[in-house]
Parts: sequence; C-alpha cells; structure tokens
Amino acid sequence: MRLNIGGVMSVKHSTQNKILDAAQTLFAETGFTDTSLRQITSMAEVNLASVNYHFGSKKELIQAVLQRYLVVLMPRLDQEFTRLLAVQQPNSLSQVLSVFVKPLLELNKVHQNGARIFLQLLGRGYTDVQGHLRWFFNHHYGRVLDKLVLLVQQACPDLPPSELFWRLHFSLGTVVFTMASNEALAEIAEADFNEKVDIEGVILRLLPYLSAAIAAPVATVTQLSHTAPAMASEGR
Amino acid sequence: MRLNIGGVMSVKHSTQNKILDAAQTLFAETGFTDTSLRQITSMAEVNLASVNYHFGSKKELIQAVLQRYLVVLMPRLDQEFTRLLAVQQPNSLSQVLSVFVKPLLELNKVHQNGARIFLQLLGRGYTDVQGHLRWFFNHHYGRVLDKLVLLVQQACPDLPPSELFWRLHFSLGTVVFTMASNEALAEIAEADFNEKVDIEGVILRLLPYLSAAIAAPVATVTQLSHTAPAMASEGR
DNA sequence: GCATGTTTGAAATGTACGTTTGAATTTAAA
DNA sequence: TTTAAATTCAAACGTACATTTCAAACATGC
Repeated sequence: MRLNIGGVMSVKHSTQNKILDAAQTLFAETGFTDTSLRQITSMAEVNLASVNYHFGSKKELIQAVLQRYLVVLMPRLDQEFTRLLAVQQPNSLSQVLSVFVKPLLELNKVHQNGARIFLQLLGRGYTDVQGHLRWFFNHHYGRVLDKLVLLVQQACPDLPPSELFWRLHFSLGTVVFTMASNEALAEIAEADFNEKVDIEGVILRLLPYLSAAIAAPVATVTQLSHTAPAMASEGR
Repeated sequence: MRLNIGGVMSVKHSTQNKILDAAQTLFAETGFTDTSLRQITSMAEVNLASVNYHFGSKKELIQAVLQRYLVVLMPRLDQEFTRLLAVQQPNSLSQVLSVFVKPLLELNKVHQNGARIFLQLLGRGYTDVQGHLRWFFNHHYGRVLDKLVLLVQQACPDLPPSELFWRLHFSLGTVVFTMASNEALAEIAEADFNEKVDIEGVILRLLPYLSAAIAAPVATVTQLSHTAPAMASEGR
C-alpha cells in the first residue's frame, strides 16, 4: 500500500482517488449499505479488488471518504469556536450558528459540490446503522463539539442543559435529514416554486429556522397540560 | 391466503400478526434493508416461507407494517385538520401542531409502544431509500397533508409559500431523525441528566421547538449578507 | 537491465439474501 | 368421517455481496 507521491500519474486521478470520488457520489445518493463495491469500482473504472487492496475493507473506505472532508472541516470549526469563546461578551445564537457557513462552503474546494456531498454523507452516517461511524466520529472530533455546546449554552443562558441537549439533537436531525433528502427537496422546490436552490441557499434558510428553534421559550407545565391529556415527569 | 376470522386461534397471535409484530420491532431498530426475513421469522417463531405466503414479498410486508398504524392515524388527523379549518379565526401555529399529540399517542392502543414504533418506522421510511414507500404514502394520504399545509399557511400569513415548504420539511426532518435515533438519545439523556424520557416527553419537547422554528422571522437579504460572503439568488 | 516491491487483473470462495417449491400437516366445512 | 382447502415446513434455487487468491503487469532503485 503506497501513497503515490510524485509518481507519473497525478494524485488526482490515482486509483485511490477514483475510488473515493465514485464512492462518495454513490454513498451520498444511495446510502452506505445499499451501495455495493461493484457499483463503486465499475463507476470508478477500476478493478473490484483494488478497494480491498487500497483501503482494506468497505468499512474503512467509508471512513476514508468521510475523512477527506473532516480533516479540512473540523480544524476550521475548532478554530472558529475557539475564537468565539475568547470574546468577552457572550455571542448571540445566530452568531454562533453562522460560523458553520464558511467552513462548510469551503468544502467545495476539496471537491466539486463538496459541501453538499459531505452533508449528505453525514446524514447517511447517522441514519444508516453504521455503529463504527458513530465511534469514529466521537473518538476523533468529540472535543470540538463540546465547544459548540458551551457556546450555545452561553448564548441561551436560560435554557436548562437537558433541554439544550434535546434541541441540539433536534437541530442535528433537521440538518441531516434535509441533506439526506436534499435532492428530492430541491427538485420539488424547483417544480412547485420555480426556485433554484443550491446547498448555500439551503444552509442560509436553515440559519433563522434553527436560531429561533433552539432559543424557543421552554414549555411550562401549565402550557403543556392544555395541549395534552397526561403529563410526563416534567418537574423532576 | 385466508383471513382466519373466528378461528380457534385468536387473531392476535395468528402467524400474520406474529410476523407483523416481529417485523415492526426489527424494522424500527435496524431499518428495512438491514433487517432480513430470516431475522423476522426466527423472532416471530414462524417458518421463513410464511412471509411470502401471507404478504407476498418483503416490500408488501413493509407496507403492511406501516398500514396497521396509518389506517388508524390518518383518519384521526384528517378529522382534526377538518375541524380546525372550519373555525372562523385562523388557529395559532402551536394549536395546529398540538393536534398531532393525541392521535399519535392513541397509536399506543394499536400496539404497545405503538407511537414510538410508528414514528421510528416513518423515519426509516424516509431515510432508507424505499421508493415504493414514498409513492405508497403520497398516493394514499397526500390529501390529508394538504390540509395541514393550509392550516400552517393561515397561522403564518407572512411566510412566503416556498419558505413554508422548506420549513415544513425541516420540521419533518427534526421529527423523523429524532425518532430514528430515539433509542440512543433517550439513553444519553438518562445517563447524562438522570432524566427518563418516553415518547410523550419527546413529543412535548418538540412542540415549542417546532412552533418557534416554523414561525421564525424570514431572513432578509441584508441580514444574510452579514453572515455569509456570497448570496444565493434570494430576491427572485 | 535486472531485481524488487507495488499495483492491477480475472477468477473463485464462501456467505447471506429474497423467493420458490412441493410435500406434509392442520383446519373447517360437508 | 370424508374431503378439499388453507397453512406450515424443510429444503433448495438463483442472485448478489464482500473478500481472497495468485498470477500478470508495472514502476522504481541499483
């Protein structure tokens, strides 16, 4: 297993990269388990065995596809979070969420449509039952996300920690699902509203939605009992 | 293929129902494609061939699993929507969203933990690439959801239709993703916050979040250009 | 230009899947 | 009790999959 540095063939069109390019496209479209190595290698026009030769297994190929983007994105995000944490005044929620925009869109430099593809892959990673991906992600990048939680906590001091936990996961769901079904949604939007929406358009639509959602007033017991017959153990 | 009405064996423990019960559990946990008929039939303690005998194919089994809940839920929702549409004053957004709570929780009468299982299945149906499910759903229940769109439109008259389209799908993502990963989330919540949360608790936490999100102020061009370098074609 | 390590190629291996088959068994009506 | 239909059962079928194998082709350093 060699890395082909300075070989006659450019790194861009090496077998490894042809595999990664085909894999990310098919993974984003169809999901990890529903994409076979045969589809990948035939789209990449390489031999079936080369996947196992270069990456070891399908599992490791999936991780390699994600790593291409994560090694660019996460340090950028970490840097932004650290910067925001350093300022004296706590940042507003929309300020905090806005720092995602640039680093995400810069993934387009990693690969054409990199931002869209990465977010779709992220969606697949969470909804396909890829246990190893959850571990992989938390193990490598858990620290970075802790900073995000801290920032949101500072922006919404009235939000109980458990409520914040749920709302951040609600928000993750919003993003991840939107990106997983991005293709279908964009098609409908164009057909019904004659509105061409790219990944940047979607991200910018998400920001005010998520800002308002995360900072929403916490429901009180009396409010809730108006709308539902029984109550969960709220006042613990 | 017979229907076993009034036989000596109660309908509840008929082969068909044993299959449906095992299938819904495994489908909700692992997804449709990642659950094999062999897993289902061995959990249900029935013969492998009985799935194809009673349901025809795996595809039709998936639809039958969902139908058990949809035939109960959708008429109830339709009734609630129609009622709200009949009143003179437009309803508030939280009023509109609240009508989901009761019908959803009544799915617990269909089966133990029916509400949770149904919502998990719904999530799987949207994230697994089951094209036939999208068709099946729209074909049978598209009319009901049109009423929901109308209600939200009345509750948020300032929201442009295309923005409402996106926000409703964002919200669908929130719900669907939350339910798909409900198990993991509930575990973390209990470990980190010593907080036992059932499906009702999650639904009630979702309501204020979604209300605020859908009704969020629409970002203006000037607001957006502060947070991002380039602009999508917003003022179409 | 030879030798060595790297990469590709075609074929085969073993496993798991959805589905089908046909005989055996159970059920319920006559 | 007889009889015909409905259901269950074990086994097999054909297909698709990830992975392995090993020989051929290739590149690279001496």
